[in-house]
Amino acid sequence: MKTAPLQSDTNLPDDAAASKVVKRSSRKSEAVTMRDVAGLSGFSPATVSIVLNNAPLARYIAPATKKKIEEAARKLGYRPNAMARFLRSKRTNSVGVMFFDITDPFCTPILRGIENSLYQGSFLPILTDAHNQKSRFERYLEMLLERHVEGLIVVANWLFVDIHVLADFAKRNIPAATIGWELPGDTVSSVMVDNETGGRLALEHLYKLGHRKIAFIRGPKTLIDSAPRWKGIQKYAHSVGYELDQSLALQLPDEFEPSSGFEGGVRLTEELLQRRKKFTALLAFDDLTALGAIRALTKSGIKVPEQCSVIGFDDIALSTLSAPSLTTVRQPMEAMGNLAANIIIEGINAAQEKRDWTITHHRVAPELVIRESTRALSLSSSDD
Amino acid sequence: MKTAPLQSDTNLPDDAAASKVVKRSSRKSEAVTMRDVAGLSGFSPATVSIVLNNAPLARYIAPATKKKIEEAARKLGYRPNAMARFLRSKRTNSVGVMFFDITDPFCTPILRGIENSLYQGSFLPILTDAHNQKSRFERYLEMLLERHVEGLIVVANWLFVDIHVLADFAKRNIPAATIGWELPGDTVSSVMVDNETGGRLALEHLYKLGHRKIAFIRGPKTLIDSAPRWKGIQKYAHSVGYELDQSLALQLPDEFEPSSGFEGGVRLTEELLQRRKKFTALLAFDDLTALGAIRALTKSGIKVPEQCSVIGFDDIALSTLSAPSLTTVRQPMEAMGNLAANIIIEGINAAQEKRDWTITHHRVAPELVIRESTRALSLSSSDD
DNA sequence: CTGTGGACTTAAATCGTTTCAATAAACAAC
DNA sequence: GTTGTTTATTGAAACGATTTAAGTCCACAG
Repeated sequence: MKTAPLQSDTNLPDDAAASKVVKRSSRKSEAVTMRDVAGLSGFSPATVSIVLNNAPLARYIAPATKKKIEEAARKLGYRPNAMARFLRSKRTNSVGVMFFDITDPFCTPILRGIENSLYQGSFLPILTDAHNQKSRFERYLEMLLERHVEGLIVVANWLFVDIHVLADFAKRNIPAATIGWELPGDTVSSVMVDNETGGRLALEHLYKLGHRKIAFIRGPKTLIDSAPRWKGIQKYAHSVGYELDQSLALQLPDEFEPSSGFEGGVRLTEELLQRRKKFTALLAFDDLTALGAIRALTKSGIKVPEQCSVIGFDDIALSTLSAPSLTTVRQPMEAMGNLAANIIIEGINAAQEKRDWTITHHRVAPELVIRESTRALSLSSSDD
Repeated sequence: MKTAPLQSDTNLPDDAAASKVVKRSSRKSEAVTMRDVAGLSGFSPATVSIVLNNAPLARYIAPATKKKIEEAARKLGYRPNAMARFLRSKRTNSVGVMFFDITDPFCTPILRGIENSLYQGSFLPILTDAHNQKSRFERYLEMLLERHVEGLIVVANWLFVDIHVLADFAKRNIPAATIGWELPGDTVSSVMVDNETGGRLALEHLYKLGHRKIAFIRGPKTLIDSAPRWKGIQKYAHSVGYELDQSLALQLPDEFEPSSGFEGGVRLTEELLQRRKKFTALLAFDDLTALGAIRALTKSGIKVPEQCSVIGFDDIALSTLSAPSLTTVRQPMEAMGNLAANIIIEGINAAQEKRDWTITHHRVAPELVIRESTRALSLSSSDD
């Protein structure tokens, strides 16, 4: 099999070069339907349906019949029409997956987790991305409802979620779950990392390395993760009698770009440095912020981790690859995706059997991942 | 609106803590159908359909009638049933999107591009991820066919594509396009970066910076991009009379993990260093490889870019964020996603109107992005 | 008074399944 | 020989829309 000859003669700007203009046409293959299978096999459509779906009634069908029907189906290359099927059975086998901004590196592993679990359950994800726009969010939900998705997963990594619209789903008995956000009320399940524990782990790590002059870049106020993380930090500080230096704690502004964390990290770290108040470690809100901080520190001639340790949060893919690689508090993102999908599938099954299902709020445990960006405070420079 | 009280008491391993066990139930809201709208408005379902879809016949409908019907629809919160509609009109307004491995950072911007263009055309993407497994690939295609997607986009960033299965789509008059790969024959459109130009740009950049001792890490043999990129490099070298040093050119092995590029970069760079043959610049197959190379160089005490320039390919999100940020040859990934989606939409429109459509093989132009990882060969150390 | 042509509306067929109720045959029991 | 039960199969009615061909009704020309 050799690749077709290509013309690569194109230096044209942007999307250049449409080559190989070949027409496609074929007015054949009128889809093969169940009736066709019935015709060829000599049985009725009803029987065919029962056999091919292995419905309860199939228990009575003679083995010989089954064989004939299956053979006919195979010979014709019969493929059931999912839409027609839905019309009677009310099952679409699809789940809406809504991202607020899929560009966020946080999302990729989550998506992988969702996809994988859905695949296991023979569901297909219909993917939507709100681009952080409310109008787009609502339009997409509308489309998903028209399509009768059997469940909905919302990955709300950023900012708003309108409970009002989501309630529509609950009202229609469509199970819904959010990842990275949580709705008040008991209509929508959620999956979140245990931010408070995460905050504790981060500070604990730095503290146990001997750091006592620690700077903080806190998350934006409107992000749901910010407060509990900070609370975890405070609690741990209190428990070991360490006093947080408020003058070393800055807070990221409320931005809409997920990638703005990096720039925010750069900027706030520069601001910290200008204050000329010494710190030997920096606890950043998330990995991007941490990378930004490292960038700023390095530019100012401060070596990480030799002169300043930096810890992040999330453990996005970049964290291993950056130099130095990033110590961070890991969110098990893929597992969170799995979990959300499984919650939904469970809900779908329940709804199908007209059972009630449970709305649960999950907290998954974060995990400290130690890499190169943190190190014990060298005794020489320690003081207090 | 205050957030619901949460229990964050969980240090349990892994996915701990299901809290808030609340039952959901409601045996109400039997979906409102078109007949209901007809009933309330006092017109027939046919008229309702014509009005709500603004069908050709709507031209004859009295304005007063339209108003009444629209009002009734609104009052009832009528939402058309996409499946039922399909059964007659044969339109699903959905497009299959298949990734070979969505974990690849290369994919995220492409997905964004696809999603955005599809949204513009009121199509929804059904997302699938083959995980590089042939069986999964085929199973998913099967599911997409059952669902009667109107088009298919395959992002084949890695390894195999089975033309046999894809031909099924063409045969059924479903337009298909691949991104990052190209199928022999004229059944499937494709979008690729112009690799040859890209290769040239990379070498040209290094060459013009004065580098003459250049190491290469070439792409895996089975990757379609590898050969043309190398060819572009060779051509440029030839055109300026520069002789490529084969002993400084290594090739990545055929791996299945997209992220293996990083480790490959590390390993091959170490191997290059062991050869003790001096080089002042390194041209890597892609960004991950380049980052791996930088890692290895740095570890060996060689500063990038001071002592060795490194250039990558792709311009994935990491490239801006890494330290030093990466000079690279940019693939306009989002634009490629847009382009593929638009090709598909165009094909769908053609198929709808029973016109033929054109199979095109697009080459989009790469773009040199200069960042920190390359710099002019300092005169002091230049020689030849 | 009849015929014609527009304006407006709808009855009914259709799409490809699933599923309920009915039928028919075979066999057993009395 | 009637009745009953199990086994094997099917006719026909949904499901919720779209679309074609056929009405009505009315005004106006011949």
